[in-house]
Amino acid sequence: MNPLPLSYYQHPDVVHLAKDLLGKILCTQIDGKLTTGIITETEAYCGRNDKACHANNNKRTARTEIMFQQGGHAYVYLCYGIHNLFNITTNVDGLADAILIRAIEPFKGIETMLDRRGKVKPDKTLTAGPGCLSKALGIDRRLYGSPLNSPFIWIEDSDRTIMASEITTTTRIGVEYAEEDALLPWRFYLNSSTYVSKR
DNA sequence: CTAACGATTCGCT
DNA sequence: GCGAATCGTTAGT
Repeated sequence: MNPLPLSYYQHPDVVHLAKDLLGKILCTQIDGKLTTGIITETEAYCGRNDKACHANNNKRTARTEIMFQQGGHAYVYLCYGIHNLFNITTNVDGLADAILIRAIEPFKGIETMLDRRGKVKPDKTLTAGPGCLSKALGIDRRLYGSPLNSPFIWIEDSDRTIMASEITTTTRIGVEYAEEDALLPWRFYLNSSTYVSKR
């Protein structure tokens, strides 16, 4: 276990971090089982001036509270009453930014992921999609607020260097309600990966 | 207390 | 392509 330092998440530009996280390794150890995957798709959400963000306009509620703490924590919430969506909080204390992880490419613990997902073969349906990857990695709301250097969930750097030309930049998914902010180019994915969610 | 609504996924057509 | 599933969060009565 060699987690990124928590200082990494204090960066003031959530859009920069959303891109920088591509290629890094998301790791969990839940129920004693290690599962890891390469981050292939992310979306940035900003707590100020972004109608798609739960904490927009500095809206502070029990659910969004963790986003207002200093960056480097897990923000996990239930979507549609069914899916646990995993986000990484960023920025300094008081500024509520977060990055939604939308897809990973399975790396270690693939048997465990298949088991959790009720599948027999690893293909993109295993971990492409925010609800899918959470289920595969065993992430649920019990991890809400966990620091990203905990023994249960963390992110590691990789040797791989990601070139700007390897990244596709586009609009976020499922945020039509955000009106003009739905047009912000704040979704990023590795264009070489098959593990990317639909559009 | 009540009601409306999702940062989605899956199965069926 | 379409619609159901399913429940915590939120805002309003």
